[in-house]
Amino acid sequence: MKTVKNKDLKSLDQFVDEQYGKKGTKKRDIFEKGYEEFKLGFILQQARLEMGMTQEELAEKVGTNKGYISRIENNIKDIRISTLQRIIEKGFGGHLELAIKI
Amino acid sequence: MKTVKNKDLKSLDQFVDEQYGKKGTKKRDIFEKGYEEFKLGFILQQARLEMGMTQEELAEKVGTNKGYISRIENNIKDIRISTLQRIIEKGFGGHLELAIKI
DNA sequence: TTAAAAGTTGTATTATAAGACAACCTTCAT
DNA sequence: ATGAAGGTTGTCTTATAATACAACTTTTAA
Repeated sequence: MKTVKNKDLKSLDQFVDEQYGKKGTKKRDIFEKGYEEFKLGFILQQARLEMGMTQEELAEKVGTNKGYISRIENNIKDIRISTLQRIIEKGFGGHLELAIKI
Repeated sequence: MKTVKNKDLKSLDQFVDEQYGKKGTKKRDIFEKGYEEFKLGFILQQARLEMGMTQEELAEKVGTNKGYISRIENNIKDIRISTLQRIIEKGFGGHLELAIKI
């Protein structure tokens, strides 16, 4: 069992600060922009659009309303993992997959 | 833009029911057992043990208490994605990665 | 250019995660 | 067998996600 020392560990934020500079610098801004596509809201929106669904149709499948979907796609809300699971399973069927399970 | 019909979509639960039978049947039980290792709690616990951390040490890094960590590892709690992110970043440094970002 | 559809935002209510901490089990080394 | 370290569980408080719905803005098709 390999032991890792505390000092070896750094958060993603620390790492990004070191690699791309602090927020506000040009280099960091470029990174942040590219990073957008890893954001959950973006991923879900892309998947929805690829399937030609409206927010309302997705909401219907998932069992919620379009307002909530909109907020998620715009990264306005933190969500529970169970909610993400539900969105992916009910909303996207086999078209998206979540590798973890609560 | 490819269109997918509603009837083509099924939830993971539906899929598993069809493939392995309903809960309680032998075939399904075997599946459920194998499935354990995809559960978040299991994944986090494995990672923690591989790094030779105690729940208390992990809790310290993440900024919470060992009771909370215990519940997560035992899949007793649903958690927010931001919380998962924090656990992975602060608790595991570069040793685990989360592909999505809130 | 305008009407309908799609998407966003404000706000109130309810459900539940997060956080804290103590008491209690379990494991393991001596 | 016993004490200490590690892990689990009960329970309370606080923060916030989920839900709902209406009003509003933006986009799109005719």
